[in-house]
Amino acid sequence: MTDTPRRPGRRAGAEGTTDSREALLQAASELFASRGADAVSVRQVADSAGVSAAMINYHFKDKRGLMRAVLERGLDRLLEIITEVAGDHDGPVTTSFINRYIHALNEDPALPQLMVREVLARNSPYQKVIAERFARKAVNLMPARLMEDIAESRLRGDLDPTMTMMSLVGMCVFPFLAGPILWPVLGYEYDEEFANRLVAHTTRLFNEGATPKDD
Amino acid sequence: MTDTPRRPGRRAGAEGTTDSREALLQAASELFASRGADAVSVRQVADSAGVSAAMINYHFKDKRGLMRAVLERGLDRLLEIITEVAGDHDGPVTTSFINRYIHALNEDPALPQLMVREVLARNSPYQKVIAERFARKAVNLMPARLMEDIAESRLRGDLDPTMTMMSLVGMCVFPFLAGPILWPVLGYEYDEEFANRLVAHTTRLFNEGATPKDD
DNA sequence: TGTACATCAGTGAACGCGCGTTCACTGATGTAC
DNA sequence: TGTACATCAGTGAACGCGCGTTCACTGATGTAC
Repeated sequence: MTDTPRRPGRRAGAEGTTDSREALLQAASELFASRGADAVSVRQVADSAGVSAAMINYHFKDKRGLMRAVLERGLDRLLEIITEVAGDHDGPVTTSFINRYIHALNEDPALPQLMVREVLARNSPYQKVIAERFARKAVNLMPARLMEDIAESRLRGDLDPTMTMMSLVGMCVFPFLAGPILWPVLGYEYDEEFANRLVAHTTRLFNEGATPKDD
Repeated sequence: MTDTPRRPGRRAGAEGTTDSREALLQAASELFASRGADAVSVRQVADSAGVSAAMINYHFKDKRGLMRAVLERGLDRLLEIITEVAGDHDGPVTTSFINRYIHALNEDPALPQLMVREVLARNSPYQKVIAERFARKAVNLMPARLMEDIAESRLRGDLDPTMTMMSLVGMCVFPFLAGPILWPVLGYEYDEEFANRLVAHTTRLFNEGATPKDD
């Protein structure tokens, strides 16, 4: 009697299907990061994904729903890195954070642009809700881990954990925001070698400071 | 004969007139910074400035012209600070830069949001032209001044001037980008006292680093 | 095994709204003589 | 000083385009019996 009388009809999400959803997310991530969500039409996203524009409403209800999905994906990736790094107790967090974070950004330079444009630098109450949920988790992880390092004298005792976190993130992220503008001017290029130099520079500056030792 | 036969008609820009232009610039700066230029209609800007929407085309040709004027104004303010700081030879640039820059941002917290949203995190060739003209000047001023400090042993000899500049700007700017999201979570507030704490923290961290001295 | 049917992924055309822009116009302010 | 006229700042209504969204529809894929 109660042995699950399976409803008739085609099953949702069966093998191979619903890859249009993934294609839309991928196309939207790239286009939104590059030109800003407002400046990209749903038709452009759909064309880039190779499906019709109506699929956006089909999968995500409306354009905001697509944006929400793109943002949550990006924030999840960042939170993943933070969680992983905060769990690594081999030396101070700061060193492994700089290394992991910069290389992650180097692999996907559009990510910080997307996050800053659509989450940080926008006073929309809607996006703020998403961002605050992320911020609350990040703030629970990183400063707590920094306080451990301070307590065990791996970091200076007079450091404010929250401000230190902001300084750290700022140093790592800013080169990727200013990069597209600065690098052509400087003749630099976006590559693995640049990421390695940036990690070395940031680690050294953050740990030892800019003034000479023999002061 | 040639004694300037003044043309008839009302003179352009006479006393009191053309303040509608200034009102539009002011309103647009605030609205663009808060919600992004794409998300703000010309009618909203005009209403906020107390003039008709047609005045935007009258003064600035089109919406892009208004944006251009707003951006050039913001970049000029930043360049002013950099020029002023680079000329100050009382100690290393970095210290006076941190102090001046953070207080300037604190007085106008919308400025970095506007700059990052509309200049850095947008792949529009049009904005890039403006930004690169600014970057070229900034790169001529700051790293040159940093190299002086390095040559005179006020800063460590192994520092890369360009990367150091990016680290410095990143540390100063990021708190103002993440602030609107982070501060409600942390219970902080945007005020003069916060700016002073941020300056003290950033100066100390940048100069002396995060690891304890008695290592 | 065949048939009827339900549900799925996906499409294309059409709709309506809001946007940036244009244009004819007005009143104020100035100059020429 | 008065009059004619040119130029200005500024307006309000209308236009047309592109956008996000909707809707009727299709073919494929599954279940029920």
